Amino acid sequence: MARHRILVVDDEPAIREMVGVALETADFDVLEADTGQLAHERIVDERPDLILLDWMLPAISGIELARRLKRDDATAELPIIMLTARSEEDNRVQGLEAGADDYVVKPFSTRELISRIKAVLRRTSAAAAEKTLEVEGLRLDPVGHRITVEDEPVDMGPTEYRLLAFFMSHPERAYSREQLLDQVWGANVYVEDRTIDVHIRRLRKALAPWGYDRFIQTVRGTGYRFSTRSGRVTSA
Amino acid sequence: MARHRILVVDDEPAIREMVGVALETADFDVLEADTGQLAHERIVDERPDLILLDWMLPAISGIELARRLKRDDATAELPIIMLTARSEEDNRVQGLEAGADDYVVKPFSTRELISRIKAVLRRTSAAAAEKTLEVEGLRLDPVGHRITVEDEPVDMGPTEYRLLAFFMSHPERAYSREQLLDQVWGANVYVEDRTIDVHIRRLRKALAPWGYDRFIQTVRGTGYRFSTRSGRVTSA
DNA sequence: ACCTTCATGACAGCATTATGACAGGGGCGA
DNA sequence: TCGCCCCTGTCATAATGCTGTCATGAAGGT
Repeated sequence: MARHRILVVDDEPAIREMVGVALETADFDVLEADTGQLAHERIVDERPDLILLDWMLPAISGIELARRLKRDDATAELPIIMLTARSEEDNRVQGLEAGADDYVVKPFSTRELISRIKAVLRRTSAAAAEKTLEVEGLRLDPVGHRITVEDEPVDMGPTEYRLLAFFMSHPERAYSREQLLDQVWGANVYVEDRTIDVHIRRLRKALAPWGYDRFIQTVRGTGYRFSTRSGRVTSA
Repeated sequence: MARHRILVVDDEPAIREMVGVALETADFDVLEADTGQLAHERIVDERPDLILLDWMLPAISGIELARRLKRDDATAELPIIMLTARSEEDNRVQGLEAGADDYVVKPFSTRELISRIKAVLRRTSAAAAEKTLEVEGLRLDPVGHRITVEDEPVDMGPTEYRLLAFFMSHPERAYSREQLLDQVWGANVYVEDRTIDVHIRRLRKALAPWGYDRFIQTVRGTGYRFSTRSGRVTSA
């Protein structure tokens, strides 16, 4: 599994710096944002695994951002840890109500922060990883680690399984071969771009008996996409 | 990508001059305006990529202009950086509320100004690149990298997609073939001017089943335009 | 009418993607 | 430990789809 990516949202550079170093030491990848606005953009764009969110932010407050994230299906599952100053501690109920998974009071030890993060990630990623995805009858069961259609198993290799798992959790979105390599094979893996094509073919072949290969669409000049909406309509 | 065009709005020629030189050195194209009135005209007419806006202006104040721009859909997305004198610094909240993306306090170093501008442009252009555009039911989804009408995909080649993407993000404006080549094909590409005609035809053909080919209008003697308003009125 | 500027259909060449085959690597059971 | 079998990453090659140009007909302007 790739390293977890944490987004640190705080308007004070000093805090971001401190937390950032601590997180990197603990083997997380760190993203930063200094405003709620930017944070939201990066969340939508880069899908971090967890958000460290300062309570007080200019313009969009942390709590407001948390509410927005919970309201949108696409981001509702994102775990959030609130950072609050001691004086604001009373508000923690509000924070938890807004959807925070945990909260940490400043000043905090980095050790404590890290362990909280790991705890939250353990909880949520276990939950997320166990959620079975289903699209029009095509079912991916992370627990059983297999694909089924009407309870009948679909046979495919491990790589095809991971590829499909990635696609099913990021539908309706085009990915370049390079992005797929990063996401499915893992970063820093040297594999030929065109190898993707072969695995795509294997995946399609595995899904073809049920016609689900139509979900795996080629985006010419760019890469591939998983979509339930019909792809190219070859004119007769 | 073409150079970014920055509109500098300030009533003091000295400031405009200084900022202008700095921006040009940093490889931006510079437009100027000395009143809110004129600024608004140039914005509507020339669509700069970012606005540097002085807080204090005669007649229409900077903050008032910012509000107006945010109120109008056509200009709401335009990033604004406010310039404020130190004594006005307290008002920065007002500025941010009025929709400014950032603010810089005078006196400022040109280095700081440039880096702020770049930061804002990075943010907004990244966000803009992901925003789905829709015009009367015709939808362009940059993330999924495709065009849809009522959730039904519209089939077209990569070049037609890029061409439409450019048109949809620059509507109601005529472009010469040369400009289109620069923008859509990229600079330093040698292609016959008339090739555009062919791609325009392909794009129209792709859109025709839904009648959206009416948006792609010929501007005789000049080039083409994307417009929702009906094109040429052929006299009966 | 005459001269321009566009629209279209046809093409050949080029580019990108699909497919089938294959050799090496590893894991697992005998 | 040895084989056997499944997986993987790469190639070479076939199959499609795109592109840029032309030649020709249509439309617009004067």
